[in-house]
Amino acid sequence: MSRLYGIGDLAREFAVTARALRHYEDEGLLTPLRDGRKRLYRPRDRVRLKLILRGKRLGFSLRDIAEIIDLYDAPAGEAGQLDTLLSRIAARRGDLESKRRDIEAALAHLDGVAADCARRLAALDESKAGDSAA
Amino acid sequence: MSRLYGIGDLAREFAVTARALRHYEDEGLLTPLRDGRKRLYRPRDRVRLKLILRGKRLGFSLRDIAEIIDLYDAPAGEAGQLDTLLSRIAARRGDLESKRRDIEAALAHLDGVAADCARRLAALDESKAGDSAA
DNA sequence: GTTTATATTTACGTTTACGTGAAGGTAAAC
DNA sequence: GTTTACCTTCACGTAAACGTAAATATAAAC
Repeated sequence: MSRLYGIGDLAREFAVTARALRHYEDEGLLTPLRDGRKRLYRPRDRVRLKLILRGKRLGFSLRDIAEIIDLYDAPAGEAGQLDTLLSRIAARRGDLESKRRDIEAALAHLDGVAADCARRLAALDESKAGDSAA
Repeated sequence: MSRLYGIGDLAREFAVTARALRHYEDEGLLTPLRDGRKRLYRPRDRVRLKLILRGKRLGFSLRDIAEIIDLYDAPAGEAGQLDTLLSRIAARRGDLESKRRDIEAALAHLDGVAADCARRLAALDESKAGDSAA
């Protein structure tokens, strides 16, 4: 079940170019297997790609994304390492929640504008109805 | 009450460079008044700057941001224009909600990792407690 | 055995969003 | 009257994230 993907497979599936995938590899975000020179992506790589693209949509730099998804492949370490891992996770959580607040604010703002817009549209319909009635 | 700000004032307040503010102006995102050659930013410009920076934090390009914040200074137009304005707002809302879903997913994922991490830490403490008790 | 499709490395090019001087104007402070 | 502090307009430089083209390999398809 644990299939391997060619670079073209992943590129098609996620609508990115092969060049982009190679770039993510250059930057240390992906480490596919090799069959000779050909890259073979495991399900793990596919998951990481998903996370990369999600990070991008949220405006994180590739460097940031690397730090974030490296948290997911935790080192299975000892107490001290788990502590620092937890605090790094907390820091990233902070980043994300800050972004979430920004989004909530933007949505609220937009809703306000939409409501105002709808009100004005209703007012126009009103006056038109009045015109025809008069 | 409706004060005017120098470029340095806004730059300090929002921790950006004057160059960035001039750049946003070049791109049509800000249109401060002028006292001779000097730029004078109104409260309106200050608000737009806030929106610009929020957009940036969310990973929008300056072009995207321009489209978004221009929705806020609606043209006070007639019915047809209000209709298209409403649909453009809806489109932008879609973008934002998509981003929100991404954030929720990222937060959930991160929480899962943190929980797992905490569990392993607890397991370590357990075994240590067992050692000292034995 | 030669298309056709897919892959590779290398390397320069491009876009976005500013950074970083250079060269100079204005205005209050001393 | 000249420091000091801001401001201005060019204009070239830069980092990130790839795009794009060139030259080459490999492998299945006909």
